[in-house]
Amino acid sequence: EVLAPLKLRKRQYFLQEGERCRYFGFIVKGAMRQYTVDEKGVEHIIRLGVENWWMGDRESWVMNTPSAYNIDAWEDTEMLILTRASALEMISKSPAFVELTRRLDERNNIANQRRLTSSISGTAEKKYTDFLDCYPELVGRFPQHIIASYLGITKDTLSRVRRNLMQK
Amino acid sequence: EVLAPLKLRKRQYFLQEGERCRYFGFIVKGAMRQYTVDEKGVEHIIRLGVENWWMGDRESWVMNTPSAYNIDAWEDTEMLILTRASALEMISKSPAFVELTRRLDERNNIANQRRLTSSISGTAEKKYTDFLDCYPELVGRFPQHIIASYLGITKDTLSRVRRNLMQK
DNA sequence: CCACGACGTAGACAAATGTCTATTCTTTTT
DNA sequence: AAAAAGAATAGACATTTGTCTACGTCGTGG
Repeated sequence: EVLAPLKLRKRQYFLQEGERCRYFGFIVKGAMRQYTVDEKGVEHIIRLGVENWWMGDRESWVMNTPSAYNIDAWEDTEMLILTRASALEMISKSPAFVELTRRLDERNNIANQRRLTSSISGTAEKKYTDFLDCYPELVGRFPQHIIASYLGITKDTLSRVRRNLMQK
Repeated sequence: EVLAPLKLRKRQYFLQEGERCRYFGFIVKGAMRQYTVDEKGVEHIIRLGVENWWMGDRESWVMNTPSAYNIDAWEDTEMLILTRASALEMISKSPAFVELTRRLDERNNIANQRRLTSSISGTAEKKYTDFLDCYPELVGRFPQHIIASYLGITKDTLSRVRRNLMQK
């Protein structure tokens, strides 16, 4: 009824740039990424997700505008998806649902704040060690060039950072 | 009752690192900044605010933990402040308040997402032009070294970027 | 009015990061 | 099993950005 199951295979899109984001999806099993592609064809990962995380483009979902992002599956993934209409209906009918989403938003805000702080404050090494502290569950699920992109550095720089960390 | 007025003079703290954030404040008039200070004593601006913006450390406020941030007034500022207790009371009593905060959180999330995307995707010049597009109301309210810090670059680099932009 | 501090700019140099190519090792596909 | 693609690393080199010092302007407080 409210949540519908959806299976995606590796590399399959959940959302493509230019589409409107009609669903928010909860990852039951699998791993996903959200990213933009610049003029040169380079992907910039802005979000990664694994089990128990929600994926979707909030801006497109809320404003009903074309999305600037792509979201696809990095592993075969099982989701539960929620439409905007269902969400608004739930919001109007269920105080518990409102409370739930409020907490999710709060957590999301806090996580974004932390990431932003790390992103503007430090060196590549700092960003990587912050990432290891903060998201150990993501390490190993994605290859290094994906994580590098998530951190806003190149895979070569990440490789150097790791080499330096080894020697300590 | 719910919102209490508070006046701050330039350089006066609204929140200091280590304190718990007991209030969220709405800026009626003035300009403020939120920042960390690293081991070397360098300030890293993570948020700026002017009229009609809310200021506070969400993580400390929600979790009731010591804050990692400082918030102070950059101009003489008038605020309306809200305690966590009042907010929770309002949340339990007023659906309209819940709806209001939900929308604020949504917008906040969207803004953070955009800033993050800009922060990891581009050069110093791109970050600055994105900033000009996105927050024209902040330009002129803060000196360049503050804006540079907000963008995660040095004042020298920002000065170079501006010089290059002039010549086009 | 003067002195001082804050601010912006500039240039020289250093350090960090990006770019590119090559190599090796997996993993996947056929 | 062979071939192809993906992933990680390395080194050489280019570019960007940071660091430091100096200088000029401006506004503010004494």
